[in-house]
Amino acid sequence: MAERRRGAARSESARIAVLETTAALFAERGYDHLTIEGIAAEAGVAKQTIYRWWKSKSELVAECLFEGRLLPVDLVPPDSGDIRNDLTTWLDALFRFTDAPENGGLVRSLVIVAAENESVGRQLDASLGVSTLLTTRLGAATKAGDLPAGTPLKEVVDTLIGAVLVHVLQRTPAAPGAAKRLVSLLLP
Amino acid sequence: MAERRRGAARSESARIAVLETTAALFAERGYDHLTIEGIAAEAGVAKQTIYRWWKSKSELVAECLFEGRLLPVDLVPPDSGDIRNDLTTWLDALFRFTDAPENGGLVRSLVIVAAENESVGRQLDASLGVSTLLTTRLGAATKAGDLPAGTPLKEVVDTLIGAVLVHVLQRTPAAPGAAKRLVSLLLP
Amino acid sequence: MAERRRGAARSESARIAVLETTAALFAERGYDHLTIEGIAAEAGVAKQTIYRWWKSKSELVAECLFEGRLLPVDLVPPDSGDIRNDLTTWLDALFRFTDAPENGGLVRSLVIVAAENESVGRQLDASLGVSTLLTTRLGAATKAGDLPAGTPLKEVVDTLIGAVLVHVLQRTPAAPGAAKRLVSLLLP
Amino acid sequence: MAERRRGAARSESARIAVLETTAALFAERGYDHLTIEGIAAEAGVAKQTIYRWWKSKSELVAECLFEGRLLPVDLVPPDSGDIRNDLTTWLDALFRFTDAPENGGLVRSLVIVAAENESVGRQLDASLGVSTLLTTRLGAATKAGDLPAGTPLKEVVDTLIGAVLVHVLQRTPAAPGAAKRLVSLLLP
DNA sequence: ACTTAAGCGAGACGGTACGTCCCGTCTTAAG
DNA sequence: CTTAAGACGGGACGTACCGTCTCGCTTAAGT
Repeated sequence: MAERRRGAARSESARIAVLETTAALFAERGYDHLTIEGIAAEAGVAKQTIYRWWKSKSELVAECLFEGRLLPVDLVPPDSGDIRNDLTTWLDALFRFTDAPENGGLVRSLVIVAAENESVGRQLDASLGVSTLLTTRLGAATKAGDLPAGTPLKEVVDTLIGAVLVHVLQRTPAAPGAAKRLVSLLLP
Repeated sequence: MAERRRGAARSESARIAVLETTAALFAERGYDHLTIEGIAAEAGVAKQTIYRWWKSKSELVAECLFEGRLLPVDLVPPDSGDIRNDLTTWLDALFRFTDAPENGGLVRSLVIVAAENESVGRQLDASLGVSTLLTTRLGAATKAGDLPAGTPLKEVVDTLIGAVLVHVLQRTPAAPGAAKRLVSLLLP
Repeated sequence: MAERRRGAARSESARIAVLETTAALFAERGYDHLTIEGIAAEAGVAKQTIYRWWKSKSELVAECLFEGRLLPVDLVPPDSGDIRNDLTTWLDALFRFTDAPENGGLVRSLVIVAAENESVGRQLDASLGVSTLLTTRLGAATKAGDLPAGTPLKEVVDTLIGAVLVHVLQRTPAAPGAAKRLVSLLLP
Repeated sequence: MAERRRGAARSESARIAVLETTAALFAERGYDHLTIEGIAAEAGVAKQTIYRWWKSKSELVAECLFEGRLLPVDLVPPDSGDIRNDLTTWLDALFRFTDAPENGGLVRSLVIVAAENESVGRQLDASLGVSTLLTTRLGAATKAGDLPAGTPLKEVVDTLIGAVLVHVLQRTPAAPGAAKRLVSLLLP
């Protein structure tokens, strides 16, 4: 059994307050106007409490992201049995989310975090909800004959995410039908 | 004739010194360790001279980028006559450039700038050298029958750029043959 | 005849504009919030025009002072024949002027100028209107027997000025009758 | 009992370092070449530490003055029993101090501070060492018959201080015997 | 129960950089 | 040769946060 060291245990309420405040301020002001000092003040927490448990601002945001506190939408791809349809639906939802003006800044901030924080970068796909899809559905679809053997699904998904990011960075709304067109091309 | 307003003209030497220093420090230390104060000191220029002509750090970097001072490689796609080959060559060069460890950070910094600065975001493709390709070769290739009419080449190129960005953010080197495979899929 | 050197003559209108603006801003904002740049802008004059003709801010203010543009009151002592009465009247006017809240700051600013600028310091008494009194009336009064021979009138006047300065610096209004009392003591 | 608020206590060593440095730089360079930045650097202290505890440069100097760090001489008037003698001695010391060329600038700087900072102005007399004299010796001397009842000693002292200030501002050394002459006149 | 170690809110501290103001000098075009 | 305009290198301003530290208090395990 794990030896609990002496002293007061970590305060869960402080942890929650910090993460909630971080998520709120991130959405409100963007990553680069986020300050540890501001979070501490707003969360009613001492700065030291933040520094004790998180190494950096980006790690703090990463934890928010991985706990699903940053992206308000449900980005898990559906499972209709038809993987092309599912991907299209998911990609389309992603396009529509990022094209909403109030979300563009949030996603761009997220891109900054991914660029600054390695673990956020590495888990970009998980953050956008396609991990299960990759690990569980690929085999099934291949076995069912939906996809030819050797389909680089990971590569396909990354490319779709890339398309979304480019639209976000270019501040250009996705063309109608773009989701379907892209999926059709990548999974012929 | 243009009326030159009175007073001393803008110092071109100061402008050059600032841009060169910015590019050097950007490559050396990354965007977020870049400071106006540091640039001014290193360039032998007063801070006010920077603030007089550039609104923000990102605008400064943007100007460097658009003047070709940031990306050392020659990213202009070749013109062999075969647009698929040309795209593959260009994309492969891009992959190889970003996969080099000393360049990954630079490109991630560039992504941050694109996220912070609208004009950099909007001109992502130009920055990566594919503007001409889009504006001049698309028509020619279509006329020659290389591409079916209605090929959304802009969309294709954006998707390729997106694939590069995702690899950069995920810190994953591109798989061998990825460039060729992607181009083949997107321009069947 | 004086050799006029070639080229444009000094612009009298610029000189006037500068001095008027200086006096206005000095009274309005105090000496330490006075800036050459602000004067130039407000006077519609180039900074260089100021620097060409005045060595420093304090010299500029000095010129205002010596031209009587700073102190709005008429501080010249009267000449009733009775030197004690005249001094009392003058000192009383000085006390009343400096005790007015809107003038206190102005006089304190003037003290600062006197402390910074040697020529203003040296001509403190002239600025406060007692030069003639010292140079012309002393002899007359002595001859008339109003003052005993050897009366150190310069010393007396300086002491009176000193009393005023101390009240100004202490932000204490002068006691009623202080002028008369002081003059009586110093010129028994 | 005094409620000590939480958080680290104010650092006394930082406070001392700041005041000592301020006094040193003030004496060395004068009030207007004194900069917060320079003090902070020289004292090995962060600028914010200064701004946290002092509102302005003049307040900083004021604290130095009230702690006796600015004026190196012992300006306390003696107590020989004869108040006229004591005043003369004190005034003479003051004249001699201010007439020394290395001290003139210091005292003129002090005048500037008195003009800028209300509390320094109000406590001019205390700063120059005559507070006790006023509060304790006046009554005693009056009782002993040394001074006629109703002697406005405060006014007398202010006038003496004023005489000193005028000499300082005029850059004129005091005439020999001036101290004795003035005291004799003011306290006949 | 007492000690001891850790967590916590608060906040002072040495620093770095910010963006602004103003300095005094220099450059340009007009008169 | 003066002037208005204004760019320039420089220095200081006062502010915002950084990440570390110290304080007095609370909490909980070990003795």
